[in-house]
Amino acid sequence: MKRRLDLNGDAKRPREETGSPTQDAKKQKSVQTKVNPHNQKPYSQNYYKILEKRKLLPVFEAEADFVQLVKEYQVVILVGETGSGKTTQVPQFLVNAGYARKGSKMVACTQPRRVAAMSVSKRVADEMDVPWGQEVGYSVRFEDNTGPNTILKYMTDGMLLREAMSDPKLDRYSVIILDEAHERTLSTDILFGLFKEILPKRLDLRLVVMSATLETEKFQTYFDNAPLMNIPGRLFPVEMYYTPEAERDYVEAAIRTVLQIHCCEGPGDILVFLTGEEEIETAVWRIDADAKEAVAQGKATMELRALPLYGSLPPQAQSRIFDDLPQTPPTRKCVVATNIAETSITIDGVVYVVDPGFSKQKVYNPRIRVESLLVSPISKASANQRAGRAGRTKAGKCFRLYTEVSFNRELTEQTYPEILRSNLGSVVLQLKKLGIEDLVHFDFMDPPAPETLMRALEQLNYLGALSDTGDLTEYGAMMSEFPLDPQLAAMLLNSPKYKCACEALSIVALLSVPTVFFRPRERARVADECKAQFTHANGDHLTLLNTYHAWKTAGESQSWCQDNFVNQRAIKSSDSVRTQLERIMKRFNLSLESTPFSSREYYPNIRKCLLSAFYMQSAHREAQGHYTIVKDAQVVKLHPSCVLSTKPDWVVYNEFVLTKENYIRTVTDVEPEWFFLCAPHYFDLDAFPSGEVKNSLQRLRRKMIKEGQLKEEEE
DNA sequence: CTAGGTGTA
Repeated sequence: MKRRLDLNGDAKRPREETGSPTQDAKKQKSVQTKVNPHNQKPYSQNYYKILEKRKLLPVFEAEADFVQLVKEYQVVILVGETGSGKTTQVPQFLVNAGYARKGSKMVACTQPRRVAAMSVSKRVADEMDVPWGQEVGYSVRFEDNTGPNTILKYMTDGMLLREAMSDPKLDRYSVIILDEAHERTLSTDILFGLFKEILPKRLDLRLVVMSATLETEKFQTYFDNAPLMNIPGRLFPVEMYYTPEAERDYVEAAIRTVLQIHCCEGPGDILVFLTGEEEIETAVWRIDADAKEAVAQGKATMELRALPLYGSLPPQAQSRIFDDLPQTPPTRKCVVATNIAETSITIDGVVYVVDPGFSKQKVYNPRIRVESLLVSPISKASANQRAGRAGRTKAGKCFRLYTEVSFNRELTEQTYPEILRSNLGSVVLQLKKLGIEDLVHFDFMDPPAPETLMRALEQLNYLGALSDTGDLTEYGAMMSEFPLDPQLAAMLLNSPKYKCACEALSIVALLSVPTVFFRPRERARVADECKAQFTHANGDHLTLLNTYHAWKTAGESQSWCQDNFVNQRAIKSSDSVRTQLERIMKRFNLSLESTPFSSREYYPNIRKCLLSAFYMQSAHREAQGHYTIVKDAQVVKLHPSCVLSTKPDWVVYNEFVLTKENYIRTVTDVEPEWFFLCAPHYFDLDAFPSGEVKNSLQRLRRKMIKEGQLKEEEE
């Protein structure tokens, strides 16, 4: 039987009824003496001010019951909707209960996003009346704000996973809280499986899984019928509206709905969910135009200002959504956003939500080994999360641009977990490093398709990270230390051999951030002309390298970025990545010595090194002028952003982009001879499908043998 | 003729 503890009904019951008399006496006493047990200082005024607000949180009353559950059970599941206060309060319950002590084990709470880890830890430090970074801190990539006194640590789930690689039993923690578990990020899912392995070996360790939604049965079953505690959320009511019939064009319908709200509904801002940058920019433009017309025709009494919001928008433009709009004339705000407004960015003051029911979602096709983004219907959980955005400050309304029947019957309960939609190359590498030998029997909450696992194992075996028996090689163990995709890590590890480690570091860092080339639609031509200054005849990778060097030469100047249409945020962040990767390379004593720039081999060495890791992603130009992927025969085109004007016969590419067409993006010209020299095991031509690629490689191979560049092998 | 948003000692 599953144990459930439901606080929905009696969340407001007075404290006296729950705690024992002695406990209450102790509490009373500590309040009277007014001393902070963490630093023996008297509590500040601010502490009491915040305390009053904390007492109003629905979760506040649950402390004693929750702590009791954690005492009794190794795993506890806690469900609390938005506004319950679980993220800030639950970790403090555990600290108060003595689960964390200075110089001993800590309480950790993971978050999927770094901003959340940072901001929540600040809030909790204030609540506990201690300096941020002392007793309470955070740890995210590039930033560790913790110290020897830290007893409560907020961190990203990815960071905890990294820690597990060197601390396989997570010995420094007494309790770990996995927050936002319903989001099912790749890292959370791996951690789930990892805890299944660790918990029996660490009977003193406690795990608290916190989630905002319904899939509680699944969580309970997975964690051996762990007890479940329910905390009510605290949102204002949101009235739901559905369309009577399905809409054919959801963008049109969304724009129309915004105008209807604007003309017919009372004051309050509007939030519209669309799927991507282009869609959003078009909609913003249309909404502004249509609203002007409505005002001119006297249909609307207020002005309307539409504002875009998506991740690739510069921070300054993003923050415009928080600006107050003029009171005269009275103006209503309409934010048109991607999924970023579903979880990452909260906009208070939103009263109306328009939800067409779609988002772009990653899908992985193991057959052609390609990840792509597809506009897909959202899940019920996601739809409810969107609706909740209307009820944060007062009662609101949500307009769903689909029928109630399709909400009930067609939407899935939960978004498909990311682990089922991803290339698992780096996941498998991480799991192997974590000591999981048998991946097939690893206890995933949702096991990935066997074909996806096979593809990952095959890829890692080709790269030399796994032996033929599937064991992690020494090279693979080194690869796993880099926070990178396997090919990128391989490129770094191979770079000393090609005497281009510095250049490889720069290129790899630039490939792990969003593109540094800024290209606003209205100034696309100027932007392209600026990019042309950095163009290298051999392709995009070296063009990236040129851009990076130009930025460094210009003293990393902000105005230089503006003048040259370079995304400053992206290039700066690539520089932090580069520093981190360089540190790891130095730790492995890898030579950072470079080929002199004056040498004729400078650029060829970099291209060879690139090929030594990306040979599985190479393409050949066919007689008709299009490219086909080597060993795969998939027809592809060079992406329009590609700088190669000469259409070389052989290229290596960074990614396969599947949109209206099949594109390969970030492409570099390579010499076919290098295939046999850099990746002989992969270019075993007997394993190739017959066709133009095989024929021309066979001719080349014979020529190379004749000229003594290649040794003849047995037939 | 140009892919969302998260994230990693």
